[in-house]
Amino acid sequence: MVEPVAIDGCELKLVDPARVRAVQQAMPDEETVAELASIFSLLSDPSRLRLLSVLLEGGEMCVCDLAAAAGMGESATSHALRLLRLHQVVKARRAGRMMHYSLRDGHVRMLMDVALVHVHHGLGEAD
Amino acid sequence: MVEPVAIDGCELKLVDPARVRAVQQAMPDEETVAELASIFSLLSDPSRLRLLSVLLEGGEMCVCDLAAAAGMGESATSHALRLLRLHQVVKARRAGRMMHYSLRDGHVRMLMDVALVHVHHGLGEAD
DNA sequence: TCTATCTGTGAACAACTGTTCATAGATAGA
DNA sequence: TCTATCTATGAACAGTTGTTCACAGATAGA
Repeated sequence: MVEPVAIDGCELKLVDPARVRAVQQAMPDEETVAELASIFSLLSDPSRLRLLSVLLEGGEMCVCDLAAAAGMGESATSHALRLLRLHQVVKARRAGRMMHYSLRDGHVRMLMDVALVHVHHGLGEAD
Repeated sequence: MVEPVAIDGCELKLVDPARVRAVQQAMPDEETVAELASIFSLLSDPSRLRLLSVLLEGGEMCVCDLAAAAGMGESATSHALRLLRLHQVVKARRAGRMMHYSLRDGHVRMLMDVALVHVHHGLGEAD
C-alpha cells in the first residue's frame, strides 16, 4: 500500500508523496525555524517566566528588586536578563550604579496569554 | 539609598519593597508557571516546530509522511509526537497499522504567529 | 498462524542549559 | 583617589534533553 518514492535523493516509503512535497515547499526556512525555537526556548524556563511576569506586573525595575520578586539570586537574575536582552525581549537603562530593566514590547504578554488559554483549555481531556 | 528589608524571612536590600511585595502577590502560582514553561519547552525544538508546521499545512498525516516532510527519522518522529500528544498538542487516530496525527486546536498557530511577528519586528534593532 | 510492515519504547550517548561561586567592571560618595 | 555598592561575567558543575540504535508491540494479508 505504501509506495517507495525517491525524495531528496533518498528512497523512502510514503503514503502521500504529493502532499509531502507540497508541505515541504510551504515550510518556513531553517533560519526562521531556528529563530522561533530561540524565542520559545527563552520562555521555557520557570525563572525567566517569573522575571517576565514581574516585569509585566511591575514595569521597569532594577536587578535587585527583580531578583527578590522572582525569588532568585542576583547573579542568576543578571544572567537571565542578559539572555532576554540579547534576544530583544527586554531593554536596559542605566541610572547611576543601578540597571533598570523593562519589557521591550507586548508580544511576551500575548504569548503567555495564548499559552495560558491552552493550558486551561486542555486540562482533564483525554487523547 | 537601598534599604535592607526583611522579605520571606530573609534580609535583602531592596529599592522599592512595596512594589516587590505587590508584584509577588500578583504573580501566578508555581504550578501555572511550570505548565507555561512546559508548553513553551515543547515549541523550543526545531524538529518539533517542523513537525507542527507540517501538520499546520498538511492536516492529518501518518508518521512516515510526517518524518519525510520534516526531514527526520521515524523513531525520532515517534518520540516527538508522543511528547506532543502527552501535552495535548496533537491527537492520534489509528487506521490499520498506521497512526494518523493531527493538531488538537489552533493555539499552536497563534503562538507561532505571535512569535514570528516578534522575530521580524525585532530584527536589526539595538538595545 | 506466520510474516511483513508500520509504529512505539527503552537505554545510552553526546550536547546543551541553568545555577552557583568567585571575581571583575562600573559608578557614587567621601 | 579610595572605598562601598550594584551589576556583569567566566568557569564549572549537575541536571536535562534529543537523537540513535535495537527491539518490542500491533495489525493486515497470506
